[in-house]
Amino acid sequence: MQLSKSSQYAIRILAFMANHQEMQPMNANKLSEELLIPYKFLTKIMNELVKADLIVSIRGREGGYSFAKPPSEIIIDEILAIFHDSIKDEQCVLGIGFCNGMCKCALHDQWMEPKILMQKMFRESTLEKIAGQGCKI
Amino acid sequence: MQLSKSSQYAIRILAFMANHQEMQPMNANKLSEELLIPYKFLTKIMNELVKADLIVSIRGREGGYSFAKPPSEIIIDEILAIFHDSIKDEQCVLGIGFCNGMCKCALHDQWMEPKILMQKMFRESTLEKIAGQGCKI
DNA sequence: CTTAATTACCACCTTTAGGTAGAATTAATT
DNA sequence: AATTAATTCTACCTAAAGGTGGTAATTAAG
Ligand code: SF4
Ligand code: SF4
Repeated sequence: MQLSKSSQYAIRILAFMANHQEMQPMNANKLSEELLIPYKFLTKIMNELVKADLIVSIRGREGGYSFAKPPSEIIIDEILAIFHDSIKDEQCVLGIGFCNGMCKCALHDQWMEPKILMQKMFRESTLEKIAGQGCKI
Repeated sequence: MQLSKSSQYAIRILAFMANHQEMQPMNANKLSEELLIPYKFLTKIMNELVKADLIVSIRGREGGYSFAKPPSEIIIDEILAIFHDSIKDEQCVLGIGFCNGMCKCALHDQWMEPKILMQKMFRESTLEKIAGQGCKI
């Protein structure tokens, strides 16, 4: 019942970068040390963010990563989607999906509420908002 | 962002059994066929439920599984705990846990609400309530 | 031109979740 | 006592998540 490490790390990385835009491009070593994320795993994740066009990378000396678009335009759910982690509408707490509307289990209605709140949280939060509070996470 | 298969299956199995208490003891073959859960995996799960004292098993011919206590006394969270799936108070959407209260990320407050709803759902639903609606899940 | 600093790529390793196989054990029926 | 229908136990297999290693490619600085 939690996000994958890749998603968690990606959000933290991007939030940190958003909080330190003056340091762009920011290199993998710095990110790895600051956020205590294994270097090799981090570069793998960064590479996926580059392929997904959230980040642009500059190779070679003085290189690193910068945003491909302003953090205010990056939605958390966009990040989760890259790692196949966003919450589908039909996602059910028992792994079944759409039961017949006439015949729902007692968890159905109770599950809707938190599910919608989480979807809302992921779909309506931008990186800028998250980063805003300025704390290293 | 979902329960493990073991937890999902366990809830469905127990709910089905609660809906058919007149058929106790109920054997693994029946459960496997009705709920479309792989037989061998199901027996493994049942065995864990037995060890956790939710279910008692009767071996040999005419054997099967029955409740060790009435479904009205079995809490969903109890089931999740067996499979290390219940939601801890300190569980954080970014996998960090308790950040300093002074310095929380912008997801913190948004996460609290769905988390508490899910904890409530799992901690306050009994099997009897879930089973009540009588639909096979 | 050389070197150092950087990301990209490919292949692998480790752990965990999910699932399977088969023999051992148990108890009612015949 | 043998048969049969059931659970239990031990061990294994497979796929996915999480993580690591080595090297090629790229670029700025000296
Ligand atoms: S009724 Fe229950 S099992 Fe069916 S989709 Fe809703 S939550 Fe899932
Ligand atoms: S502040 Fe953010 S990172 Fe820290 S515990 Fe709360 S949700 Fe997790």
